[in-house]
Order: sequence, then structure tokens, then C-alpha cells
Amino acid sequence: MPNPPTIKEIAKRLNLATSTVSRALHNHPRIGLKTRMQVQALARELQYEPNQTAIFFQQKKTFTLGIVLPELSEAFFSAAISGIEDTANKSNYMVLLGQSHDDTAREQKIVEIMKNHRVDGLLVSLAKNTVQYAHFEMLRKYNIPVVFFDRIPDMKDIHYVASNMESGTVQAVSLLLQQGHRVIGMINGPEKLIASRQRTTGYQKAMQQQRLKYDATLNIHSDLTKEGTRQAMQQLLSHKRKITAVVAFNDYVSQDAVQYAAERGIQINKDICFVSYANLPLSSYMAYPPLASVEQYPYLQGQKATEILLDLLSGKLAPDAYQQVIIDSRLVIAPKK
Amino acid sequence: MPNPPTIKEIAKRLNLATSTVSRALHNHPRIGLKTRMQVQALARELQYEPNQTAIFFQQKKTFTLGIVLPELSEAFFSAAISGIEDTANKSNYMVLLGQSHDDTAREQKIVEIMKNHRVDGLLVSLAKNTVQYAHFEMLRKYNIPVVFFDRIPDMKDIHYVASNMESGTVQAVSLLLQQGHRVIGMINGPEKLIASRQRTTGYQKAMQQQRLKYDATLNIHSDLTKEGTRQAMQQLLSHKRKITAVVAFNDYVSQDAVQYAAERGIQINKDICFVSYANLPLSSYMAYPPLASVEQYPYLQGQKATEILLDLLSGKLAPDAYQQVIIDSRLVIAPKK
DNA sequence: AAAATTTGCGCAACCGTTTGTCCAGCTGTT
DNA sequence: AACAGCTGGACAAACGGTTGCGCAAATTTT
Repeated sequence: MPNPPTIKEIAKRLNLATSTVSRALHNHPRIGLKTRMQVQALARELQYEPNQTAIFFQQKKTFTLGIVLPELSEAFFSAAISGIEDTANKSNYMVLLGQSHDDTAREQKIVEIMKNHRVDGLLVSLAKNTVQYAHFEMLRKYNIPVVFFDRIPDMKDIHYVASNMESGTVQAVSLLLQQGHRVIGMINGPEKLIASRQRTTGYQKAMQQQRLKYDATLNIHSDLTKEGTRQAMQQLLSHKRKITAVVAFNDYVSQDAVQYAAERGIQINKDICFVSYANLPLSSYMAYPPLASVEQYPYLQGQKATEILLDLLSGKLAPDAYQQVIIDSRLVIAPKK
Repeated sequence: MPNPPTIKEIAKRLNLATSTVSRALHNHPRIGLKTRMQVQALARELQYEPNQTAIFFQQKKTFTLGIVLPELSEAFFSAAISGIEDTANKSNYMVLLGQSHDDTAREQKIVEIMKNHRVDGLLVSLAKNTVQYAHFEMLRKYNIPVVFFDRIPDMKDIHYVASNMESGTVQAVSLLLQQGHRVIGMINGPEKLIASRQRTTGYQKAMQQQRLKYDATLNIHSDLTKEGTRQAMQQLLSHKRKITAVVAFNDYVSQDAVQYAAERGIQINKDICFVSYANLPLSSYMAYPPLASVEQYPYLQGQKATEILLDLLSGKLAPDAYQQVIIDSRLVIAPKK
């Protein structure tokens, strides 16, 4: 047999109408028991499998979720996608993948292609410097729901799941203060990122709680590249006040900062303590694991975002019942060595 | 406009046949310049986008590649998929994802679903304990080409890309021998895995080259779980000959082994040196990075496998011209601390 | 100027499935 | 016996696009 058996084939062999066969296979009550059995038997024998592309076309539904995210090789995203895929699969959805590589143009192209592929919905984590959202607005016209996660846009009326860095940051800074640190540097991300602002706010609140003054010059905004981090660290080290602790934007930044500091002869976790945000797995294996780390639950975020999207698709959730889920970040203190 | 514009819509407005519109949009030479321009102008105006699901159905082609792999959150695989996605995208293919979680049943189900989704081809890295390949054999009947990568099956007549652990292992063991180690333990993987056998062969060859005797009791096969690793390490530590170096199956195993050894009061990289295979990123940040690490080039493997699959699909490569690409692994020596 | 080609476009089938509607025959009611 | 109500299945349209073929008009060839 060169080409797979179709419903027509079955109909012809049994001298039935294709509609009858179709209904028989779906256990439609209007089809008599005898014919139903016949059809199903022959279907099994021929190893009939419905042609999904035909069904997709006919039903205008593909049971496919599009995922757009910056970089798969970042541990955070691969954990998130793991959660997405697991959740989607439970509802028999498949997952179509696209990496923006933090390039807005690529992001736009991927969204366009996914739209044409008629994905039923989209899960998106923005490219670092995406500031225009026309390619997402457009999807409304096509009734393709979008749920953003982690890197969410500054738009009204969207669904999203994100972790609030503020709570974790408050906890992190509080921990440091409690341990006696008074001059705490922060290597923060680009100012326009919401996550950066949350870190700043968290820092401020923690200080405020202890009636301490927030010093903005200790909060350095970097571009998160290795070079940027090194410059930020340099600034912190040459600050007129002597810093004894650093809150780094994430583990990658933290490790780069640690490296830079170590090169300058600084004793890690002695002269300067580091607190970070967990992006790396197995931080327990690291040479200088941060004192503590703010966990962002990427798998959970992916899972939750997918659940929302599926509910949107099944109609369990109205399209304009905008879901905005905040997953509180939480400080996890590293076990004492 | 509730539903997107179709080719029929354009035809009606312009009083043309749908066939003419279709051809005009494809710049078919038999369509006059004037009508062609009209059609294209209106298409732009209406923001016409072809309905891909209709095209997929009609053309029996989806421009979609299925990827089946064990675990996205393993760094090796997320790097590989990154290479796959990048390469596929260059040829305007999309990528459909499925994780087997090292469960053969799930692997089978995913392959089944992907077949029904009519992916044009499949890229597969096997689940740890998959030993029956019926679900892949079946794909031949449907003319869905498969390219395996990294974890490849023991089948005849398949396409695959894999790294040869032998060369890297020879280099690794040779390095240890050269440094004076004589009793070298190996924590190997399940015996049926090709990659395990390659490591064994590599070990043997390196010994042979120095006219040394290979001691099979130093080569422990484990199941790669943390517990299995600890048991293996225990065996090695209680070996009658005192080992001074260990070659671990991969970085995860290596780290577990290191941990176990450290608990037993062993001085890492002093009493016992470790050499491993690179699965983890940023090994330079690890507390006890292996002395050296065998690099397997996951991104490259993904890329190469995808190229083969695409060539198969485009007909550049005959389906029975079985491609079996071996990417030599290479020992990378860690920079001295 | 007649014949041969080329140009430009329409007609209709087709891909595989679902689903609304119609119809024939049987059963049962009065 | 006539009529209504079921039952079980057939018919055909529709989803949106592609493509082989046919045919008239325009153009070129001899």
C-alpha cells in the first residue's frame, strides 16, 4: 500500500457512505451496531489512522500550541518549556517551537509563521529588547489567544504568568541586612525591564523596613552581558562606600561577577557575599554558590501559563477574562557547606 | 472581518477564477501582468495570508519536523534542539516537540501523534531503555524519514548523527596514564547503550597503546541515577587496587561521584582525579570541575542531523543512502585554576 | 490571408473529513 | 389500513487551495 487508507477506502469496501463510516468510527448513536462493528473491524485491519491535516483543515483547529522564547539553552527556559510540553501533552496538544534569540525581528517572523500554521494559541516570553507589540496585537484579529510568561510586555489586557521578583528581592536584601550587611550592591538589568524595576522596588522596600536609606548609586543597571557585568562590578568595587554584599540579577551575572571579584583578589563569601536569582541547575555544584538564591519556579510558570491557554481554548475561560498570575519568587538559602 | 480573507474572496471581488488568483499570487507566467498586479494589490490590501492548513492538506506536506528526545532540561539536549531549530528555520521548517522523559511508552505515543500530525520528518534521540523499534520501523511505510542523533538505536539501515565517545575516551584515559595514573576507574552507563560500549573500547585501546592490561572490574556499569552512581563509586573505592582517577559517564554522574567521594573524606583532584564528558554548561563555575572533559558538540549534532533530514526531504539525498555521521568527541582540558 | 502558436484565463476535479438534511423502510398506534 | 414516529443510512456541501486541461483571442509565422 503506497498511501495510507482513508475513510473513503473503507466506505467503498463495505459499500457504505463515507459519512456512515465517519460516524461509525465516532460511535455515533445513529449508526446501527452491526455496521459500526463492521466498520471498526475493517478500520483496525487496514490500520486506518485519520489524516489529521484534513481534520485540522476542516475543523479550523490544529491542537498545536506555539511557543516563542528567547533561548532554549538557558536553563530557565528549558525548564519552562518542559512544563509547557508536559501540560500540553496531557490535553493532547502538541507544541511548536521557536527561538527568538532575543532578536525582535526574528520574534516577529516566528509569530507570523506560527499564525499561518494556525496554531491554536501562543505562549510567549519576549525577546530582551522587544518594545513594540504590533505582532501580538495582530493576533487578536485572528482570535489566537496569547499567554505571556516570565518576560511579559507592558500592555493592557493580556494574559500572563510571571514571577514577582519583588518578594524574593525583599527577602534577599532582608537576609543580608539581618546578617549585618549595610552596604549592599545590586547588579540589576536594563531599566525598561519590569523585572529590573521589581528588583529595585524590592531592594527599596527591604531598606525601608529597617528604616535605612536607599542609595541609588549602589543599584547598577547593566545589559547582562559578561562585559556589562564586569563593568558593573568594577563600579561597585570602586564605590566610595565599601560594599560587603552583592545582589546579582541572575546566576549567570552572579558567576561573572564572582569571577571578576576573585580576579581582583577578593575573598568570596568572606569579603563580599553574593545573593542571586536561580537560573542555573545544580547550583550546589558551583564553586561559589550564592549565599542564597531567589527561586522563580520556571517549570511551574510554564505549566500555569499552559493551563490558562488551554482553558482559554476550551472556553472554560472567556477571552477577555484576563488572567494575570503572579508567582511569588522565594528566597532559598543554600545549605551551609 | 470575522474570518480571514481567502483566495475565493479575492476572486469574487475581481471577477476572476480562483485558479487565476492562485496563479497570480505565485507569479505564474501564464497570468498577464495587469491581472497579476491587480490580484497582488488586492491581496495586500486585504492582508491576505494563505491558509497553511489547507495547503498542508492539499500538498500532503506540513513543513514541520518532529523532535523526540528524552529531556529538555538536560543541557545537552537543549543545546541540540537549539541547533535543530536554527537549522530548520533557515529552510522555513517548523519544529514540533516531544519529550519522552526516558519512557519508552511515551516515546511511542509521541511518535504516533507526530505521525498523525503528518510531520515531514523526525529527529529522534532515544529514551534510555528503548530496545524495541517497531514504532520507528512503522514510519518507513508512511515514508516519514527519521534521523537519529546522539542516542541511536541498534538498527540497520538508518540515518544518524552521533558522537563517537571512543576517540574522546582514548584521549581522556591517555591523559590520565600520561599523568602517571595506573588504576583508573570508570563509571560507565548501561551495557546495552552504544555509548557505553564506545567508552569501554576507548578505555581498552588507551591501555593497549601503553601495553597495559585492561581490568574489567574497574569498569562499572551503572544506571546513571544518583543512587546508581553512588553505588558504583562505592565499588570503585572498595576495589582491591587503589584507584587514583575516575572517568565518569557524564558531568551529572561525575558530580554525584565527586559528592560521594567528598563525603568519604577523599580529596578531590588530589587523592582522586576526575575526567568526565561535557553535558553541563559553565563547568568552569563548578566547585570541582573535572580535570578534563570530553566535548560532544550537541549544537553541531543537532545541526548536522537536521541538515541530513532536510536533504532527505528535498530529495537531495536518496532515502536509502543511509547517512551515518560520526562526530568525533574531543578531550578539552580544563584551564588550570 | 490562412495556419500555427502563444497568451490569458476559466472550469472542474481533488485532497480527507465532518455534518446538516433527506429518505426509505420498519414498527407501532388507533 | 392509514398515518405518525423511529431507525439506519445515503447524499452532498463545505473547508481553502492547487493544477491539468480546454478554449478563445491575440499574436506570430509562412
